[in-house]
Amino acid sequence: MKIDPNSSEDLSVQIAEAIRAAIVNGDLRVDQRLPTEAELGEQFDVSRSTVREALKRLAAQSLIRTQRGASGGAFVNRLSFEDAQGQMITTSTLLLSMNAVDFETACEARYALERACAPLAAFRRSADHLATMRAEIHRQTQPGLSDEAFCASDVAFHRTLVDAAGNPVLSYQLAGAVEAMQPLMNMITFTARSRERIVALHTRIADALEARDGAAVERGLAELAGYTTELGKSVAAARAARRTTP
Amino acid sequence: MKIDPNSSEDLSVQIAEAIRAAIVNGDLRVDQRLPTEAELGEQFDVSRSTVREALKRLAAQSLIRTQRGASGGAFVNRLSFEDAQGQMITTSTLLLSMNAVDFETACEARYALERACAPLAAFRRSADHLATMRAEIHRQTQPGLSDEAFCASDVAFHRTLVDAAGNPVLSYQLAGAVEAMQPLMNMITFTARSRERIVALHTRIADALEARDGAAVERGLAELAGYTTELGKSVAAARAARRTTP
DNA sequence: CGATTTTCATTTGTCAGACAATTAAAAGTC
DNA sequence: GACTTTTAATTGTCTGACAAATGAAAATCG
Repeated sequence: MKIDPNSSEDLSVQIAEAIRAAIVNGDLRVDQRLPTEAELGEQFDVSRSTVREALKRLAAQSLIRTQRGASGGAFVNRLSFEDAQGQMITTSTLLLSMNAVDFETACEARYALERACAPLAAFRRSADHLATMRAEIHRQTQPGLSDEAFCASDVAFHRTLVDAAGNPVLSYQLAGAVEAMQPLMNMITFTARSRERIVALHTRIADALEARDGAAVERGLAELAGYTTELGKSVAAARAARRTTP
Repeated sequence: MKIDPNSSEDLSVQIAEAIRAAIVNGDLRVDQRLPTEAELGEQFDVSRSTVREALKRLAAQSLIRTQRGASGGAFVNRLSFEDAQGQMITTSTLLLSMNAVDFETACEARYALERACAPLAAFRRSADHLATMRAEIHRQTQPGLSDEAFCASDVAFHRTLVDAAGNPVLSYQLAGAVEAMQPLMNMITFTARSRERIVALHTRIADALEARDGAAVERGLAELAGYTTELGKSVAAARAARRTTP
């Protein structure tokens, strides 16, 4: 763990990287306690504030956690799927909101991912998964349901589909894509007609899953993907028109 | 933007969250300059050090960048795919190295993702993509190639396959999965026999892509997935045996 | 006047020292 | 032995200072 005081990089960045490297290559193990801030300052020959800024950088990435008090300190964090998923969601949301990626691209990625889950889900789905999906479909047919609630149910439905695949890596990757699309998705389910169509496709997918027919699940998803993209396009077009002639 | 000095959360965390929220909901736009650290300190009624720790947290997530000097300061960052991919890779690497996810799960996710790309890649692949893949296959047949070099070429092959799908979201998601698996992948390509088999499957996949036959690409990937999982298992078993009887 | 150099004000990066808040362990008390 | 108090260790926050970078304004020169 060495740093160069004459580098163009900030000291706190260098220190954060040194500690991260130590974690990644195994010199620091999960739940192991780091030296105190004062000790780190001595080791790296910097002040405590600089060490603290480095630790905050690592904490922001869930690499460490800190605890006050005697026998407190900074500990190497075991990165959980929840943490990773949280990071994924914030990153994806920003990517979409800053227009680095458009709705069509996100939509395509989302359904490609779900499609990848289809055969696994068909094979591994439990009765529980199926029951959850049926319940969500039923909720989606309620007439008084708000757009937000419909959309939340839609997310829950798809999330269950992915969870049924039994692969947490896929689950957390999809979570980012879905969550980021949420705001725009809210806008494209506002007519009763599109809801009807979506519910019909959801039912088809659930039926296919019940029959453990992966190929049929894929076909249902493909159709849903096409429909969603279409709706997204028309909403975007309407928006653009409103902007030019307000 | 308000914070609660009596909350159990650290002040720097609260401030970081307040600023992040302002960025996400659009109050702060891309490339917009934040107030100076001193001004932020006044606004939130905290010291400059606390503000700085909050800003470091945001910088660690690439949400802001800072610049010294007159007319310097902190600016809202436009999150790029490269930044997002970098975060994805570090996160995935940690997930795997900390055993929150095992090789089999990562492997399954990886090939599911590639499989999702198959139809898109078959449709959109350019002559360039194909040429790159052929070149990598040719490199993989060189007898003197080191394991690391073979593996790097393998990664390049698959990366091209995904890039051919023309969806940057899928590309950056896969990058994390592949990169994280790299160390173990290095260990499972050490016999000439397995290389032969892998090259044969790569050729099959490239042929299918050339013929724009998405289904055939999927079949090739499925077989490769099965073979890789199998190799991974045997390597893991050999490792375990070595550990019990050293 | 135009181009170049110098000065200067602004802002972040780093440092030093202090105190508050928290917490686990040690010491004391019944 | 169970409970309470004290204590020491550690992070969280504050204050004030100086260094380093940097763009803009001022001064200088041809």
